[in-house]
Amino acid sequence: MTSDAPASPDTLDQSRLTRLLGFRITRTELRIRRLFLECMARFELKPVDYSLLVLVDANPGVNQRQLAEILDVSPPNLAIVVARLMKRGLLRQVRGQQDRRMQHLHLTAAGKELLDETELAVREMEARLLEQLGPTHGEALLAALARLEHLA
Amino acid sequence: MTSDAPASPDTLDQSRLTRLLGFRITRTELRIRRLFLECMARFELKPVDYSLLVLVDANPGVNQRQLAEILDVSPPNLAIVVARLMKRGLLRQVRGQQDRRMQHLHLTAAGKELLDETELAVREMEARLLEQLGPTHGEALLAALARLEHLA
DNA sequence: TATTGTTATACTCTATAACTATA
DNA sequence: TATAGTTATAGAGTATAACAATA
Repeated sequence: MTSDAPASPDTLDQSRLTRLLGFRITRTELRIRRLFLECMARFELKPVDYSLLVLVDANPGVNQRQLAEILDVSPPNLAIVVARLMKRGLLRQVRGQQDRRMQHLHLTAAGKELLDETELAVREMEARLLEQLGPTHGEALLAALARLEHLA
Repeated sequence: MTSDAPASPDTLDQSRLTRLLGFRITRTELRIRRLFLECMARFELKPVDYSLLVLVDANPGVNQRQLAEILDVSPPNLAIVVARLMKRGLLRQVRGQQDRRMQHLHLTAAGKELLDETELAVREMEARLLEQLGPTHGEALLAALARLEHLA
């Protein structure tokens, strides 16, 4: 090799990266994250906002420590998310009666309403992903991800 | 419902989230990213550093615009990564001779050496993931991710 | 003494505008 | 006029330490 130009002028050899599961998953995750951001833009909900609202809806009275653990967000950062959603009137904190340290979270009527409005968009996005995958690969992907939940 | 305590004291209902491909992929991606960070900690290489070095090794003389596109990093942010790796003596910029606007990148001897040192760790991590998946799910996951490359 | 949540703060990552030098 | 790369800067995301209130 004498020149300082790349071997292929336009196409790059990415094979050593695309072989790696980590690289592939990171790329796909980014693409899906952007898709979700678009889908939720009109509701002004980021992924973490949406996830939190869903969890509170499914588990009324859940406390912030539990949410922080599941969502993999530190308690200080979760407090920021909670404050943001409270300010929008979507979320309500209720001091624990037995244990007054806890803040039990509930959706407000507005929060429940907004969450309901998002449902169609979320289902459409999910359908779009499953359509892209086809029925076989859809199941396979979920099964594979389930196995990776138990990483040391 | 009268109490403000959650339905289940310890276990939360996450089913509405875990059904969603996006949520599952995000969680898995984060877990794998952390694993990779641990694997590369002793080399002081972040994912983007590693990816860039691999691409430059496989495509000597590649320019920064091409790298920015593939790595999904904006040109200003790529310049920061490049500067960091140059400061460590792992990377070398060569001004284009036909087109003097371009910076063609090459690994230095030290860069090539460090990259070679990482190879075992990277292969071990990949093997660990594939072992966790099992041969069937490993292939299936890669096939599914390939299909998601072509998202609108 | 340990736990829940908060405040403050720092660090990283990401995104954008404006600039240079070249074409 | 358009492109490659850089600088500067702002914003979002993430991490940690210290604190208040409660157990």
